[in-house]
Amino acid sequence: MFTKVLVAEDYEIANQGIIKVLKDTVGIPQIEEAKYCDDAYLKFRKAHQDMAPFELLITDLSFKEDHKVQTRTSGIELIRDIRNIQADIKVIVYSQEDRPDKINMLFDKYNINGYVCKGQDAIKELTNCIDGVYQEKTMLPKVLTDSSTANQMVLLDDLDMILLEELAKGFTKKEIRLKLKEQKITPNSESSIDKKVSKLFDDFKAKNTTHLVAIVKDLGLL
Amino acid sequence: MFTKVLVAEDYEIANQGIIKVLKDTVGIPQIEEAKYCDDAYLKFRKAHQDMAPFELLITDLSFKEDHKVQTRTSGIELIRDIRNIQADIKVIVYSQEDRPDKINMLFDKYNINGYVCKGQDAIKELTNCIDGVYQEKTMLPKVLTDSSTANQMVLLDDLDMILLEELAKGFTKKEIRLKLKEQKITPNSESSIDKKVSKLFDDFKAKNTTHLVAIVKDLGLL
DNA sequence: TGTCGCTTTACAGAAATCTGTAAGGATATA
DNA sequence: TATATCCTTACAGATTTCTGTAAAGCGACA
Repeated sequence: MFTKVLVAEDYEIANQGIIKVLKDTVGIPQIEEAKYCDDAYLKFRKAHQDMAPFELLITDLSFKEDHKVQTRTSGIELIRDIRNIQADIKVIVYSQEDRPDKINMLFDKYNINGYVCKGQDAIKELTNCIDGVYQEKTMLPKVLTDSSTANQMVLLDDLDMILLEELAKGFTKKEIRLKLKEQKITPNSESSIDKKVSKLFDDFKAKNTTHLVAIVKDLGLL
Repeated sequence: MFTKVLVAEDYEIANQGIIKVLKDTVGIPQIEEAKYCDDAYLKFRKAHQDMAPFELLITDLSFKEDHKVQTRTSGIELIRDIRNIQADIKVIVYSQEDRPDKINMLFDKYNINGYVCKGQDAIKELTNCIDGVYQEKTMLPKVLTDSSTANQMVLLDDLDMILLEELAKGFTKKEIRLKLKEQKITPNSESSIDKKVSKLFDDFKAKNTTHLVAIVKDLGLL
């Protein structure tokens, strides 16, 4: 089993709870905690320099901001920076977030090894997840393995995301067309943009642009 | 100090943490917990029938749904139902939510006695809040007392909210006008609706309807 | 070379949005 | 009663959205 683990979680009460589980249930001897991303990063770097690196990072995604100025404010940035030092570190994200698309993104873009939703069975799921990751498995949370929710997803390419973002920012299609042209992104005719957006209307069953943006915001894609 | 408290929180690890704080730091002798709103309600009703009522409810807002079918799925419904039995019960909401408008709504519409944001100083804030509520005070969280964020709020009336909701659902202003007329809500001319929405554009610095809905969704007002 | 299929683009028209101005109605005050 | 103010409504015009059709561009392949 893992012998040295770092827990990054700003929510004090949960923080203590996780450590208790790691210590008592999983039986990990060396556990360190951090309430800020920057703290976590520094602890990690020091351990790595001292040739006693952590084997696993368990991190939340959102860290509330307070008086302390932080260079890193989200778990994603923490993962990115830590992977730059030690590419093969195992990472488990442990968050409130339960929207499939967001979680998928973490596996796709950041190659995390496991994900656990905060919730009723958090203790069991967390210990399962740690076991699996230790055996080199990729541990998806229930929301992704559950076929009833996993299949009805809409696949969006980069341009789709750009269009949704720009529309949500209130730009007209003419303005978006010019932006795309400046950035040499094709297709960039107003007609193609219309077509793309119309397809999004179909995909998300939206009546118009406003409705589309509202739906996509609710799904957490924006 | 309170002698009998009910904690409703589905997130297992936090649940245990809160109870530990109540027991060790605050020193409350009788603490019961519930992971489901329905459970909480039943425990509460039984205690009330047995003439040994709870004096304080500490509850989360969002409860993840799972296989169990629940009649109540959010803390708000729980508060409403419990207040119907025992109107003077003290209620502290303890949630992730940190958007001023949402929290304000809880104080205005549901007369909660205190609010604590899950976060770094949760333990201290929670004990403070319990002390204050015991002294019959209304305990606002930092996000509401902090003048830097409290003042720049936009006040929305019922019609504003209706318009925002309908626009987010993709209805045209003509359709909205007809709906308002059916429900005998005035003003309901397309011109007045235009004016109202234009004012919202100004208030939220939105370029158009789509932008407006995106902003309002981000603020958590919809 | 030709043609099939796909994507991109051009264009056009009906509908909706957004922004003005101006008129009508209600209320309060002198 | 007269006047001022505020809210509601009507209307108009420029712009944008949305939905079609049709043409042009391009790679695959016989």
